[in-house]
Amino acid sequence: MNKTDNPTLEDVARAAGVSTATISRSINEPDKVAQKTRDRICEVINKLGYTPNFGGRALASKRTNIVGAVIPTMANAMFASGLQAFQETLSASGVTLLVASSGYNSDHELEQIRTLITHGADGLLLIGAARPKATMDFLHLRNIPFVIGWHYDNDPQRLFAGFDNHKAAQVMCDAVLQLGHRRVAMIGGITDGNDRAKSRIDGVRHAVANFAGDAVLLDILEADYTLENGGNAFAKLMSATPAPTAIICGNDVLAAGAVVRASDLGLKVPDDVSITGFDDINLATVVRPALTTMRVPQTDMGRSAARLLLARLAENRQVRSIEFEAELIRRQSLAPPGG
Amino acid sequence: MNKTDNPTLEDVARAAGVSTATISRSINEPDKVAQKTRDRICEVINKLGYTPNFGGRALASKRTNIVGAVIPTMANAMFASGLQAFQETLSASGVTLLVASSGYNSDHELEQIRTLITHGADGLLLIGAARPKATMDFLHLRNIPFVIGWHYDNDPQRLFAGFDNHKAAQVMCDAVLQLGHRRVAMIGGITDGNDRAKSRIDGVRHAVANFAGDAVLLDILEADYTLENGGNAFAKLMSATPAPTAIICGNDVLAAGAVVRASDLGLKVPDDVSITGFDDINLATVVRPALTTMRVPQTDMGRSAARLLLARLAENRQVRSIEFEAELIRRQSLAPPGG
DNA sequence: TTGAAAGCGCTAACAT
DNA sequence: ATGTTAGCGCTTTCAA
Repeated sequence: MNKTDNPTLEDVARAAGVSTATISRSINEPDKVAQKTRDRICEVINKLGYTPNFGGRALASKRTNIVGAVIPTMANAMFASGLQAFQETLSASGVTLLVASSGYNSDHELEQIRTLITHGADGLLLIGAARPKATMDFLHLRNIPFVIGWHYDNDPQRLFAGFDNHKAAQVMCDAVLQLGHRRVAMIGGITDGNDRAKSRIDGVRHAVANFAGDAVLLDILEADYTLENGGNAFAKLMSATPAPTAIICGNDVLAAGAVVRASDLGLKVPDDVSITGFDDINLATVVRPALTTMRVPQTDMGRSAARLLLARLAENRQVRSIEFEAELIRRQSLAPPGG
Repeated sequence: MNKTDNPTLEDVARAAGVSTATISRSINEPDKVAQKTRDRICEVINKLGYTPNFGGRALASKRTNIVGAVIPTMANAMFASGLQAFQETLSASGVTLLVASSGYNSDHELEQIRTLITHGADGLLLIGAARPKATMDFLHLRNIPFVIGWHYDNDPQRLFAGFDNHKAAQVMCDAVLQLGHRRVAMIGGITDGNDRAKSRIDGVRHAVANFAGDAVLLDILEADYTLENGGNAFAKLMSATPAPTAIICGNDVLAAGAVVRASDLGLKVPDDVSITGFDDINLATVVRPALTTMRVPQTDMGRSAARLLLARLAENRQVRSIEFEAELIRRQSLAPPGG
């Protein structure tokens, strides 16, 4: 598994007729080296195809310029584009991204965190705030700098780059109730190990409970984020008596699955039943009727998470959490009940 | 940016009353250490919260157990799910994934390759076979083990885990022609720096040119993979005289955009015009009519790419490229011309 | 089965 | 502006 022997700093130093320190400087602090020397060194470096050895550098400088991210899965468009922005922002600062996925499982998450730290991550991006004590203890014991994305709350001890899922879900549910819906149901993500999914459900619960009227939340189903599951949950909800007039989904994939299934079942959306989504991914705009959904600033969150983490790693004491707002996007899948 | 000082091997050795070599062994080759000693060491390690320093380990052992991937973008569902599988497979072998994105730009790709190597990647996953000489030279000069994904050809010098884009596009185009279409147009991805997009276009060209009849490829437009671009290209193609009866898209996102735009323009798919996609992502099944498309085994490619790379890094000489087959998935967006 | 000790390649403090 | 040099924490012979 070894690479063939690559040139070392010393090889370059010898070939350029200077000391290793000068080479090191010309790479890391170029302005501290005379132009002429630098040019010569640069030439030699190219000729030899030299690149610094990672281990040596990490050992001597006590940093790797690698940060890690543990996300539920890259296969969910919502995380993929945020992660893309996170990576691009890091890259602009010469920092590289190590990724691992938890599959929404918190034991697995701890394992992955350990792995990333073992592999040299200087800091981490984690998704959501809820995690077992063992995980928090490890993070704390090892004094690991980390940012929490896709979630926001007021805890000043933590660094967040996210939005309030509870509030966003409440906004959506309020919009549904305002239109006159009184029998509402929900298809949410699996709440176990996923505090964002749980917050969205709680937000809907809260909105219905606090509504100045007689609205009722008929049922809440949890499902993994697939079109198929969304469709199945939809069918189940609609087979109840009385059926809901609006179904709030915790995710666009579930909602798109529901819309497609509605059509298969001969139900008209939004005439027979309204359906709402969450996240505003591509799927939401392509399905017919297009989904009324909460737009989540994925790219902004990814970028901000990177900035926060970089600042934190630079020991900038001014670093503070950033709260984003999810935005209600009205499209055709939501309308007043009864057509 | 430094971490607080963590315990070192020497701390553990002192506390356990043995030498550093024994600690090292008990971590890396446990069977070479006596059971009793090992137990004591393990206890001390836990008490101290020791984890090996990454730099020291990398320096001494000349390996990092990190591999890198440079993909065009994680925001494209096609790469996201493949990358997810790649990462999961690596993870099962204790290897961690460093990711970088090229944005379909080959200069940027070289830069990212350098970055990943600088950050300790033992090997790489790259997408597609075509790259500038400078990139190939670097890869070769540094003797970097790498696998090429999402592409396959017969070059025995290289390691591929992919499929033949040319052939797949040809299969799709043949299917279109078989149904009786004679005026065909294409919306492909930007070919500059993207050999897969180019191969798909060439495959269509080839199919039309070799068709035993009078089929004509009216026009080929290139567009970035967005719904909007797909829609715009569609509108442009349909405004020509004569208009195509079938439009082959190099990607499901473009095709979905085209289908949606068709509906906006009052055109019926497939009655007025057939549209086909490529990749078979979620979007293809949700849009109405659903897309006839080529299913690409993204997850399998990701997993295989990981296995190939791991085998290559283990200096297994038996490693050979794997060719996958794309599969034609017939749905409603393609039908004989003229309704 | 265990220990001693020689590096691995680099950075950074200090000296010039 | 450049050189000298002492580690950084670990793995790995070689010896015991």
